[in-house]
Amino acid sequence: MSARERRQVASDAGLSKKRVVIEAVRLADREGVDGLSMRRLAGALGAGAMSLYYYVASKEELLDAMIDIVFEEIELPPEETDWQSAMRRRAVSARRVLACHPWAIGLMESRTSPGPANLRHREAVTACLRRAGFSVLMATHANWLLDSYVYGFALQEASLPFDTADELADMTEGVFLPQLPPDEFPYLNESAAALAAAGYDPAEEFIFGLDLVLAALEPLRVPT
Amino acid sequence: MSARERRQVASDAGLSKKRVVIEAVRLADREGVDGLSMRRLAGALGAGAMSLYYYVASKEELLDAMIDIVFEEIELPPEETDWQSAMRRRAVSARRVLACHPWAIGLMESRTSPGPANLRHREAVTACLRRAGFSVLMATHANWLLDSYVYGFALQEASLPFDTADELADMTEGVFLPQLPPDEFPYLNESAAALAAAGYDPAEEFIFGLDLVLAALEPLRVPT
DNA sequence: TCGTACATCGTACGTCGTACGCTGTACTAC
DNA sequence: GTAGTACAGCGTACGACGTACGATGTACGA
Repeated sequence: MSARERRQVASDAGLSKKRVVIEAVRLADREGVDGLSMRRLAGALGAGAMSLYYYVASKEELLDAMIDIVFEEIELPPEETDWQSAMRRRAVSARRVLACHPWAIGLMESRTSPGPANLRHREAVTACLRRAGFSVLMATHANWLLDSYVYGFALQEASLPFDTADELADMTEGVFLPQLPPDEFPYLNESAAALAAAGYDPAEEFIFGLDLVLAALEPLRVPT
Repeated sequence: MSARERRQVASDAGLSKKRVVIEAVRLADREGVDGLSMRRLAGALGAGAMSLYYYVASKEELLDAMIDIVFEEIELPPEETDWQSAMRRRAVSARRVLACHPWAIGLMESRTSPGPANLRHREAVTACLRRAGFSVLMATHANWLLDSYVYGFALQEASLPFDTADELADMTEGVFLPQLPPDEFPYLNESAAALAAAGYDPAEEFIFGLDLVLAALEPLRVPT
């Protein structure tokens, strides 16, 4: 086999850190983070388990890299619009991405050092806020508030046991309400009934709170 | 050994579901959720590993029960004050509790069925909002928004690599700034410098966003 | 006295992360 | 050519994990 052929094969089937991490994300999406083991990941890549350690120092590093891939998927706030539209766009994108990779939220708690994509993202968001007229301190406040809302919403959404409005209606009748004696939980019964009747879309719920927060932040900036 | 002695011993040293779960929480607080294994937990209780399975069907059930213990620790919104004070109190309590048990936040993503303490908590919060004049729909919105903020803040706080303002200053100088070339991350540099200079208290940061959210929710209720 | 339910445990199986060392190949220097 | 070096990958083995299974001893009602 010539060197050229070798290189060809390598770029088709050979491993690389990027390929390893991307396949890990796919595996976690399919099977959850508990289903992601080095052996299974290696299997999905057609390689031996220990081969992965040439590209990744440890499973911890792999998880860090996976989180950063997720951050790469999130849209940066566009520069050409007003700050509220820009923040809304990136927040909506973040929610969508986190909903596609529910394992990511649960992983963040334990990973303490942000990756490059994460840093780029924070820089872009901070830049957008500062250019919109927020002081350094207010931009920090806004950053915490917006990120808290986005992450917290994604966390709650990930722990919902249903994906569609129909499933919600089914589960409300079949699982929730029987667990909730009306005399002990009158208000939850009221809510469950109303939600099951009205249908429910997490994306709309997200927008409601998001716009409320954006509007509340508006008066805190110094108009440019 | 008489029956009375036996019972005595049992209530002193014997196991029970509650004791198992409480010790599990302590172990997770000390060593993190990765350090919590059935064998180590059994060791801490002076028992054999398999003995735990008499009280807990599986490790998953144990984790569910641990989460519910955490919810038990969170103060319910007091009934005798205005709704904003009540919500502020329970939110502050929730942040404090989640900061004491950082593993809890990361666990929530994977646990989909709420325990009894969780349900009681939700009921009390919803009751408070409904009594304050929020419609069923608005109470749902407010619930999502407040919980998202609290959980998201706790999640971010848990992934901070420092605990005190001094540590922040140290890490800013020693770790963050060297990672952030000023030409690529001008705004993050600006923020890091300002924060390191001003000191930083997560509890204050939390209150800022919380009060902003509460104020934004105020006009959405029908005054009582 | 005996049967049954309770509470506890030892052993064993399959899986996990990964330390260690071995392979074979490409490339460089002589 | 050829020896040396770096690269890329793998096989094996070790200790720890969750837990299925069955054995043990004890308390207590019949």
